Amino acid sequence: MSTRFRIHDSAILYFDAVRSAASIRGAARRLNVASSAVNRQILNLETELGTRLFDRLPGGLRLTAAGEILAEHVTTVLQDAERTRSALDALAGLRTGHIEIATLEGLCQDIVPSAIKILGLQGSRITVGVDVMPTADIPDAVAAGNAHLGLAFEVRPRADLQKLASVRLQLGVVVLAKSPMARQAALTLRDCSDHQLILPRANFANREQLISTLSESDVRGRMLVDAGSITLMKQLVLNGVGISFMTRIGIEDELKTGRLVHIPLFAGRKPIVSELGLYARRGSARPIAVEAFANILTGLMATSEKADRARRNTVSKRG
Amino acid sequence: MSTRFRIHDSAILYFDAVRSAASIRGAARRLNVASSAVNRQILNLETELGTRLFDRLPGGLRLTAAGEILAEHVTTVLQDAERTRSALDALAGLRTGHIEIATLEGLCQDIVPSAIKILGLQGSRITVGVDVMPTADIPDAVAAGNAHLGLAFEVRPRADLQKLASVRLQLGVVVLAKSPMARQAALTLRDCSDHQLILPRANFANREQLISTLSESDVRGRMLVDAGSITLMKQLVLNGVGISFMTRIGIEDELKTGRLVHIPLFAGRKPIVSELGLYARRGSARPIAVEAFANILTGLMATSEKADRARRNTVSKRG
DNA sequence: CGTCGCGTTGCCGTTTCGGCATCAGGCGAT
DNA sequence: ATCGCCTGATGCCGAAACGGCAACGCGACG
Repeated sequence: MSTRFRIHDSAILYFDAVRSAASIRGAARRLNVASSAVNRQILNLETELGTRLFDRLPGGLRLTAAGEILAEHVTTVLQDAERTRSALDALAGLRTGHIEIATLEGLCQDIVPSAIKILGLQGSRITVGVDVMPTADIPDAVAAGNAHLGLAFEVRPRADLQKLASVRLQLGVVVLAKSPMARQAALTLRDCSDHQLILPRANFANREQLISTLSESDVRGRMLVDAGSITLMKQLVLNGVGISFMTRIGIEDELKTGRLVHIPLFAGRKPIVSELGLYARRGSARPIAVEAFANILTGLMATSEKADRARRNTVSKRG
Repeated sequence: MSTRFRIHDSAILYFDAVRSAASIRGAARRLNVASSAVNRQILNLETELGTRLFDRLPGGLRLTAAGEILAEHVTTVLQDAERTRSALDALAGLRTGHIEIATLEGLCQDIVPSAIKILGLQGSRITVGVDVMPTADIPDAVAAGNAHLGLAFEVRPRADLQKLASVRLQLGVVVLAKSPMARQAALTLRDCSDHQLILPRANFANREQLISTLSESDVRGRMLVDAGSITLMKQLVLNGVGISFMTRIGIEDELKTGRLVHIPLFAGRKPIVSELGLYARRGSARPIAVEAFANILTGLMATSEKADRARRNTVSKRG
């Protein structure tokens, strides 16, 4: 997670690098030092603490139980060091820091870039890193300290994660504007029987929500594409290949220009909603830049939800 | 706060020592190193961070605003290091650690020693330090990291403190068992007009509670001793010098043996109660030994409150 | 005015650290 | 089995950092 200030002993920096690289030589490459130096620091740590911190297995290292304990400490220390660094810079009148966020591809369409734009990087020393990964990996990335923030759908509560904000967004059917279905105000899954389905892949959170209401037999034969990308799903719909299920996240532009239509999906009388949440590591205070970015994201999420609710209301009126 | 394991750079240890000693040479003496070594580390830190951390004023050093920020980080790191240390020891099957508690003299009569006894130090490597100080200093000691736990009356809520437990205890009049007042079930301050008063000194939290219900004119002329010690107050009552006001804390033995009587004090129909709270530094996780000790204290506090309530109930029945 | 304690700085021996070359061992392809 | 390649570990040596000693400048106090 970029450069930190050198208040702390190199041993804990090396330890952290070895942990995340799962390899001494790999960590040494990333740190631009000789592997022997890294190795020695790890060995010193182990003798000082009187415990093995890593299991040496062919092809790399893996944390022992004691290593896990130390890793948590080191992560806490380094994150707090980063926060302290930006606090000191803020005292000197500078806006500095680095924000690392783990999120989904679809959120890079509108919310995340808008937030970065609002943050106003020009003239500051703030840098932003965006890591796109599958839903399931996002909580781990945040908990391990590889990202300050995680933005994802349907994250299960975890003791080591803190939910900073969340909104509930409507799942719906996405069709071409010229499609006859586009005139409907609301749909159930049964209404889609004549169409080819483009479903999110298993590593998408919304997949499970759809499957739970849709029986497997319904899907079989009619599922055309098992898409691992929101962009892919969107493009397939745009090309008339089929219809898809998603929230309005990731297709904001196409909805605005009217090329696509998002029709709320119902299971009986209840709308199917998906929870978009913003998460951080529990317990550790966040650098001011990260806090500011989180606030911006929270605001944008609320705006999205408001737009979603408005949409749902007009639907109710019509239906 | 005793020895820590040397995972971390000596610079932050030196910084912490200088901060608490408010002096470089003083810190050097405590650390058993040359003052020049300490000085150099501080200067290095300042150049690395690009800010002055201490104001050099004749007679010692004082933290600057930047120094305060770094101090908070260092305190967090060192406390978490200590917790990690004990967690690693626990993993190795050892019970180790150090518990530093800041409290009042009166609580050393029964609750604190009972808790230490229950902790069962024999056979373990756990050590306990008890620091007795005025009520007002206890929150600061905990917030600054000089003590893990603080046990005191009527602590005002602070953002950097966390209340782990609290009980409300009855304030009352303490008289000799042979005194005619001893037969009363409840008293108001007016009932005490014929007696010489032994009041807690201004640095005791309960003083303010009494003064707020007692007008200054009531006190003047009848106050005999302005006592800065619970033991002193107790002994004065035992010697027939006057009557005193306090909770049942600190005179448990004398109440049990029947030499003294504690009569609940009322302001009108409302009993006057004082809140005894157990506090820790906000945000930082506590070492397991500290956590265990805090739990024991919490239990004892609850027991005290239960006894106090029972006493109050019997009073209500009689009155 | 001298003295005392303070933080600071130059000098120097010791310790620590990092880079290089090397060794021993596991894995996979040949 | 061999060979190549990767891994972590270990001597060796120059460089950098650290700590101890002595001395300096400065302000406070008597």
